[in-house]
Amino acid sequence: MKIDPDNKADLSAQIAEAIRDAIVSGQLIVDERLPSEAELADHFAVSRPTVREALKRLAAQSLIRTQRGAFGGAFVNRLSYTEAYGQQITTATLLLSMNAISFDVACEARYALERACTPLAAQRRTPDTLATMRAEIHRQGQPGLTDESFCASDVAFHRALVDSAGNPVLSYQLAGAVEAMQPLMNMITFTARSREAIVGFHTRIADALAGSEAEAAQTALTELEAYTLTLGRDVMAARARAPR
Amino acid sequence: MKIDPDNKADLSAQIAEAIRDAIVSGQLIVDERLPSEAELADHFAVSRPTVREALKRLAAQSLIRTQRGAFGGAFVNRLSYTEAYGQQITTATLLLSMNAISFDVACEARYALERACTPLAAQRRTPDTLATMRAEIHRQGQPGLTDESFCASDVAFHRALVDSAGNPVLSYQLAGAVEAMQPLMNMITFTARSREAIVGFHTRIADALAGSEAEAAQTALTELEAYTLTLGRDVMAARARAPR
DNA sequence: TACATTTAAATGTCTGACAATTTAAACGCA
DNA sequence: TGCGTTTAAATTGTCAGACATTTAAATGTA
Repeated sequence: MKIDPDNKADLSAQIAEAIRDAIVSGQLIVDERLPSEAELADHFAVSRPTVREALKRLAAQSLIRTQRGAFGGAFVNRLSYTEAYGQQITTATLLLSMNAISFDVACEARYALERACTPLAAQRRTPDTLATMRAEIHRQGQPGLTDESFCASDVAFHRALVDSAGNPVLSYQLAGAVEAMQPLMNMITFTARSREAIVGFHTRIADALAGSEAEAAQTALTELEAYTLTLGRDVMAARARAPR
Repeated sequence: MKIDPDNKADLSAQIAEAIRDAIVSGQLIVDERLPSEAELADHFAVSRPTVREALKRLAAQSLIRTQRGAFGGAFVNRLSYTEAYGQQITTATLLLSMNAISFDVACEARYALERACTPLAAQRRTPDTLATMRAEIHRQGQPGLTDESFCASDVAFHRALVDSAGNPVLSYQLAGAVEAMQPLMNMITFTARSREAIVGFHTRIADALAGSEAEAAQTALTELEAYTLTLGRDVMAARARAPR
């Protein structure tokens, strides 16, 4: 672990990178303890606050965890799916909200990814994931549900669909795509009629998966995509006519 | 922006979260300048080093950027695709390397996601992406290529395939999946025979996309997946027989 | 006006100190 | 001896204050 003395960048950034490299390359393995802050400061010939800034950078990426007290210190963290989900969702949400992604593009990406899951989901769906989907469908039919709650339930339904594929890597990759769409979806006002239509699509998808009919599920998803797209376009058009 | 005085967690973590919330919720908008470190320290009633640790956490997630000098400071960063790619890849790579993901599961996820792109790629592939794919295929045929270079070229080919879909959100989501597979792929020794087979599949995929034949591309991808899987299994089996 | 200089504001870094937390070892007692 | 309690040491968390460095605006000068 070395840093370049000629580099003009922040020392804390350089040190963070050096340690990150050591972790990624396997020089530091999971649960291994890093040297103490004082030792790191000596090693890199910087002050302790600088080392601490570097460690906080790594902690923000869940690369390390710290523990106080004797025999405490910084330890290489095993990145869990849960932590990875979280980062994935934060990043994806910000990317979408900050880059004026069109509803169409985001929608297309989301449904393309979900369609990738359906063949696997049709094979492997469990009573558990099917029950989750049914429960969310039921909730979506409740009158008096706010648009936000309806969208949240929509996300839960689609996550259950993704999880049905029984591939944690796939679930992880898609968590961001599905979840990050929620703010965009939240902008849509769901009339009773459109909710009914969406519930219809969801029911078709759940039925198809229950019957292991991948084709039918895929078709229903594609139609749902088309429907969502028209809903989104109507909203955008209305907004263009009457900007708040 | 407030922090809970009863919270026992690190102050720097709490402050980072408060600022992150302000960004995500839109209270702080892109390119807006945050208060200076001294002002933030006053506001949260903590010392400047603590504020700095919080800011470094946010910088590690590309949420802010800092500039020195008069009229410098911390600014809300517009998360670019490039930065998002980078984080996505780091996270996905670590997740795979630290969690003993089986080759089969990772492979399945990767090809499922790529298949999601093929219909769009068949419609929208440009001369540019096709040329990239052809160039990588050519490179893969070169004798004397190391296994690592072969894998790197493989990744480049698949990224071109993904980019062909012409949907940046999709490209972003898949960058992690494809790139993160590389370390796993690097463990495979590619014989001349297996390279030839892979180049064959790649050629079929490129040809199919050039002819806008989505079905054919999808079939070739599926066969490539099956072939990759057998290669991976052979390697794992050999390793199980003779652990180093 | 154009260019050099000064100045002020901000981040980057250092030093030294103390607080809080945690564990292991030392200690005392039955 | 064995067990509970206390103590000590190590480590991170936080603070205060100082100085260095960078940057751009303000100022002065030809």
